[in-house]
Amino acid sequence: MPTGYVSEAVIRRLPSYYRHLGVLAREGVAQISSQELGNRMQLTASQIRQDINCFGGFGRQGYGYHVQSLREHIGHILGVDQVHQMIIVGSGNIGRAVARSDSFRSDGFQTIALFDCDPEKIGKNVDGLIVQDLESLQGFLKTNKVDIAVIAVPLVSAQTIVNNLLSYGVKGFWNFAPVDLQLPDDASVVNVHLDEGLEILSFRLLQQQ
Amino acid sequence: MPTGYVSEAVIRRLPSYYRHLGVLAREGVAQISSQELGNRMQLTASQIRQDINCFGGFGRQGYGYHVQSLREHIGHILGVDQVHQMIIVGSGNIGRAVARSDSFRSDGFQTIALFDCDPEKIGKNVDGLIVQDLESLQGFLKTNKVDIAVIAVPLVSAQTIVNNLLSYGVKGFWNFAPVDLQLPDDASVVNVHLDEGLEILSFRLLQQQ
DNA sequence: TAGATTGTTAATCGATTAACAATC
DNA sequence: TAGATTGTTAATCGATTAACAATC
Repeated sequence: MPTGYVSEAVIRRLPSYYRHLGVLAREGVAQISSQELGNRMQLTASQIRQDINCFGGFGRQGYGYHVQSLREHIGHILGVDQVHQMIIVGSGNIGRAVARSDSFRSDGFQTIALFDCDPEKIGKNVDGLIVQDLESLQGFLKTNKVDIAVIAVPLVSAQTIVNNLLSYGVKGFWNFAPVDLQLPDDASVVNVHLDEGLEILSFRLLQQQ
Repeated sequence: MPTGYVSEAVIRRLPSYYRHLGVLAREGVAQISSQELGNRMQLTASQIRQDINCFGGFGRQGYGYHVQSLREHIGHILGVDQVHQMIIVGSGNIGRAVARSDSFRSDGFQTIALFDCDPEKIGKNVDGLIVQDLESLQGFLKTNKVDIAVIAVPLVSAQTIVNNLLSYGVKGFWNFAPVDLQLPDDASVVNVHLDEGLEILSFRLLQQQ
């Protein structure tokens, strides 16, 4: 294991730490022990200490963790204290829902453009953004820095569009299409396979009968 | 480990098997070995054989797996060959996107009602469903069998609504609110914490620089 | 100081991978 | 039959939990 390596398991828990610490901060809680935080998050105290210590000794013996400063540390580790410029490709149900959602803005994710290839949709206003013709995507990428592309297009066109985006230097993909995108090592994807979640729910319901 | 126990890790991969086998079937592939399937799914052949054997010996030595019948087996294990009646609570961006999405229908997930408490939204038609007053939810639950409730309401009201649904026998929850719902042992939840995915993407982009 | 709680090492547990006999 | 590939047992690897000395 390389030094400074953080396992996938830990990474997946980071947003949950960030969220719980946010709730605690809003409740006015100043300090918390790994034991108490574990109770809230349904994790063992041991695991919490191990997780947090992947990034440094943010606690103090005999005291615990300072809620606000731990939250800021984790926010910084996640990078949500930075601005991320985001475009949405596909103005269907999902694309529009993401465009209209303002819950991401507080974390610094800014949607700067929305594209579609359907003439019916091009020119429409979605929460202040005008849907642009997919044909104009390349021109847009030449003059704008895009950190993250939201892939909200049908299955069949997803990889082609991603290849195009990759060639213009886009490195982050939030993929809603039910396909495993092929990406170079220096690009990242997070998949949101909605139907898979529903299938797992179906499985669990069946198991419990 | 109890007999017949299937680990979380395996369960999470089941929908991916189901999807890949669906693609293979559509491509007209009749048979596949664990080796070939592993190449496609980025898993080892060994893991694929272990996973599938949690549910029974669906393969044949010297031949591999019959694509169509393995797909049907896994679909049956997931329960997607059954009809699931679903209601959506919350007619915001997410609730409406789920209501309009027809990609779930092929798996037997049928949206039968949509609720909201906002007078502006009540009565509106969303893809053939009339948004009903949240006040009428209890009456609806008395006369309709609901397998799954989609929780697409703001954070603060999520747990209250879930408690209400639980008291009327709803056992499955597809939760889009950024909160860990408290549920009894005989109920199940699948969380879709969209902002957490975006935060993980932000983390990965930061790591790669 | 005494009590509490961390940071960290060691032990355990579970999941993945490798190996190979069984068999189509 | 010979070759291929499964089902399954054993070995390895990694993640979680337990324990405890360090220290606030």
